[in-house]
Amino acid sequence: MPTTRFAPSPTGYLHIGGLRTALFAYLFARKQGGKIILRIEDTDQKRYVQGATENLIKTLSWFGIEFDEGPYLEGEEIKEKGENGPYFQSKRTEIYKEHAQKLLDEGHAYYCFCTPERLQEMREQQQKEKKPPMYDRKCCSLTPEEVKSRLEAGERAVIRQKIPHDKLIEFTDSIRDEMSFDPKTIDDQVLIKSEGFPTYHLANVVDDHFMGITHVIRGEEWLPSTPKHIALYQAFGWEIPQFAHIPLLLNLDKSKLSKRQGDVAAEDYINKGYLREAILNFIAFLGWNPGTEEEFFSLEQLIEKFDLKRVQKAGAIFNLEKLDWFNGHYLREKSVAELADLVFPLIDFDVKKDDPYFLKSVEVIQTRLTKLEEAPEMLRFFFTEPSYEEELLLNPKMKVTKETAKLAFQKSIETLEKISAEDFEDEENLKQPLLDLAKELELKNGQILWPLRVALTGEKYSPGTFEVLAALGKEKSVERIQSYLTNL
RNA sequence: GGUCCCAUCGUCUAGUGGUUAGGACAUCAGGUUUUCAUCCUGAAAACAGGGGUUCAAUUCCCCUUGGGACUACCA
Repeated sequence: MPTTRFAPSPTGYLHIGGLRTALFAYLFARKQGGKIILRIEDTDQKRYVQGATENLIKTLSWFGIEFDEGPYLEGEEIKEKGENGPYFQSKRTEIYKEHAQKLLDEGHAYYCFCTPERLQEMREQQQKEKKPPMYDRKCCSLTPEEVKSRLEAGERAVIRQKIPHDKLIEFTDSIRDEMSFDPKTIDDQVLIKSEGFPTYHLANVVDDHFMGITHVIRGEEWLPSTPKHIALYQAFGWEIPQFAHIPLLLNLDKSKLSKRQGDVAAEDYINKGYLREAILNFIAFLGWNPGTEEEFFSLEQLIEKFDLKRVQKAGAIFNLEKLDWFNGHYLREKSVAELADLVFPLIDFDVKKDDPYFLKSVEVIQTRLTKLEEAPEMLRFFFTEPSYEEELLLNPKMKVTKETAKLAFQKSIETLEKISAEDFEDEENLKQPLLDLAKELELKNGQILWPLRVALTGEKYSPGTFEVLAALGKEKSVERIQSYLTNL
């Protein structure tokens, strides 16, 4: 069965690029009828962040990315499911040590006693000589006796992989096809750190093997270390999984997407009020497309259409403009009730969730929303009285002067008063009377409608006069116009 | 510096040995009887350069250029 995995390290939040990798792996697994495993790569205790794993799980599941095996949340408690656990690398140190020993025994690895200082110096020297910085294999030639005695003396040591230099390392990447590397350019990677923890390279290969991973779908940044992993599989005599290195997400300047140049945490986008369907659709299309001109895809539809063969080779700039557009689209697809549910938690003024007036106000702003976070500001005028602003009111472009405004206010109050409160709720009943009024007064529509809109909303930009009138209702509308009139 | 990867409108991309090089976002213009937005219509906008191969290259090959990743006892 095709089995893949998402293996983040718990550094605090879910990187948006990580989310896309997870999505692609998930889509692949579901499409193939295979499995996807969540594994936590927490072998670097220096980078341990409290609550990061919980956060990772929550965020992934918010997006609807579900795992067949691995850690999950039951209430606030982290549990694990599946037969190939544990799924935290920190709980698997014995397995790694055991396998490192195997490598040692079979001559595929060696102890290294070099100090960080020596390593540093060596690299600096190599840089100076314009040589590639690589471990010089000093400790590779130590005799077993020497190793034994230094170990027994308690000297700090790491275990290094011994890359066989005699044959080319080749593999076929699902996205990039044939890849080959000259082994002499590949560094003898540290496998076990001096404190006994494995590095990514060892843990990753060992886990992928024992967890039955058939397809490794990961970011392109791993491409250069893949030959090290291949060498490890070969040293163990294990079957090599299929690799698929997906292109990077880029900053505007084409560098790897980073914190410095904007938000990189998936949570940031959730908090800004991007919808899950918009984020998913957007990131799926960064580096992949179905080959048709359709552009809106639900998670289900993505699963149906996804194919690694159609994943792009080049990196994709993470361009928010398109995300905004997707988000606007999905926002407009929501029912008013759904949208109200999403907006309600963000409201900082006094509103009742099921108040018809609130629902109405949400309906009015729906086509104007691109992100949920904008909703409270857009909604505010419905719930707080606008203040008088002469500068906004007297719009030269609309040919609104004090005189026309005064006239517009007086006469429209009269006109509106004639409409029943019930009829008032349908904007269709409002249009004709006000338009007729304009004609009667020999004013342009804008000379009536602009001042009214300003009096009603107090905003430079807002929904249309009729919409607002109907939404506010007769009483509030007339009251607001009246109050503006008294200011003139 | 070394290894590796990549290269179609500003951006995300489709595409083929012979196409008016298609779509979407963004931009601009117009329309939808007030602003903003939605919606509709239209415009502008790309095959990095140089060599080959070929009757024919955007497409295949090579080089150059440009960009990027990696180069830790991080992942």
